[in-house]
Amino acid sequence: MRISKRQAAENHERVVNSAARLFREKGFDGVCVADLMRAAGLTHGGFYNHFASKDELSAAACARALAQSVEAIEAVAELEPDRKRDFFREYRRNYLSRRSRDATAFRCPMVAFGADAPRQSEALRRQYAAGLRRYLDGFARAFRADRGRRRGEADLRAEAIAQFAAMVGAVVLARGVAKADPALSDEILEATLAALEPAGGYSPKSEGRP
Amino acid sequence: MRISKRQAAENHERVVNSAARLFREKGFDGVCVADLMRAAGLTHGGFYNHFASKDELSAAACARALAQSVEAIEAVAELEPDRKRDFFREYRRNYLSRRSRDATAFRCPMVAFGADAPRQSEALRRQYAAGLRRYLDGFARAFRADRGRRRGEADLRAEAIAQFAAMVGAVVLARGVAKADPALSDEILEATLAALEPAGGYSPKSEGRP
DNA sequence: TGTACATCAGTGAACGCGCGTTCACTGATGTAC
DNA sequence: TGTACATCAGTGAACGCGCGTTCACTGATGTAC
Repeated sequence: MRISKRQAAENHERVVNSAARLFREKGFDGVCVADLMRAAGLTHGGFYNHFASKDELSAAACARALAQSVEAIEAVAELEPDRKRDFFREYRRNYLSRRSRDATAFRCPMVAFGADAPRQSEALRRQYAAGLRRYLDGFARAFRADRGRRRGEADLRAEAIAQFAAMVGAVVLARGVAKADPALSDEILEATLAALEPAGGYSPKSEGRP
Repeated sequence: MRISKRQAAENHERVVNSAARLFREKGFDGVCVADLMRAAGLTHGGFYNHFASKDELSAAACARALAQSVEAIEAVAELEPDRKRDFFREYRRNYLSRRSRDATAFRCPMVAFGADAPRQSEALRRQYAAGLRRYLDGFARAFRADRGRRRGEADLRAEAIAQFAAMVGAVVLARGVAKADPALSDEILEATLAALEPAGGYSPKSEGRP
């Protein structure tokens, strides 16, 4: 049952997209080739018509997931100056929300793939590093808009990187203890958000928690 | 070839200790039972004389690794006040050093197990959560000694948590890109360290890098 | 435009390997007398 | 204290399952005429 070229290309895209979701959700070792194909409505036998190996799909899916985050952060450059501030503050709040922590399919790929990247193929590691670099560049630019130009550029970039590191670490830790100690998990998110708010102080506003 | 009770107990300890090392290095799925036993100088057949399953050893090894970090941070409480400051600053510098990033066997267990914990057994998740809670309590106490009592207790604890999150995130990201983009990897560590130094500014001292 | 045939995306069975787990066996230890 | 026997930590082969990968086959698509 041969399929049209267009249909085949669509199938290919569908596999990459659902893989980008599934790998983020369950890790590279947590999904088998049959699952990946099934998620795209196909059977596992045809997998190798599209990819030379599971590793090749892993790298493609990683790139796909990163591209979305990178585009989102780079789009901030197009915003009006005062909307940048709002966007960035909202971004942090969303990133460190419980909803975001509990999301699996659309987890931040920097977090989802970061821990696994060192143990994956060289191609994937290159994709990951290139994606993270572009992302941090965009993040640092957004951060500058949020903080103004009170300090030197290098200083602001370093602060931006440290802030993103804090967001990533908070989500890793909060996810790690989410089931076993939900109170600690919430505290990690809230404490990190409070520390990152531009005021620098401890904002009592904490998303509906006493 | 039956072995003395004492010898058997020593073997048990040896397996747990080398597992704590191997799991940190290669992840729970990256080491097989035969490897774990071989690392302790035994053959895989006897594994189930000591543990009901690989999961049981995973939980025990996780607890063992965490215990060491927790003890180290809790020991800070015993130090003289001014030595606390030095210890804590040194701790951060060491944590965010390239040596620490490249270490595999003795990686921080909060980092090494954090990403995997949600996908492991409930027993392991409980161990992880309990370990992280004790660790953060100790870390917050050390942080207070470092920062003084200028602000409220809750505020300082939140800042301590955010700082540790930044350290964890920085190591995750730096490790993720270490092979593919060493310059970015170094930058992440240095930027995060600079942002966390008590002065708050950007310290040009960056461990022998121009 | 219509026909004949080669192509190739997709299917499902099968292969082979690695790994967690089980098992029959060994022989020194620990214990009962 | 010495002897006889049961115990059980350790060994290495084997089992069974899951998963990545391969393969023979199908039949609609795409193409050559």
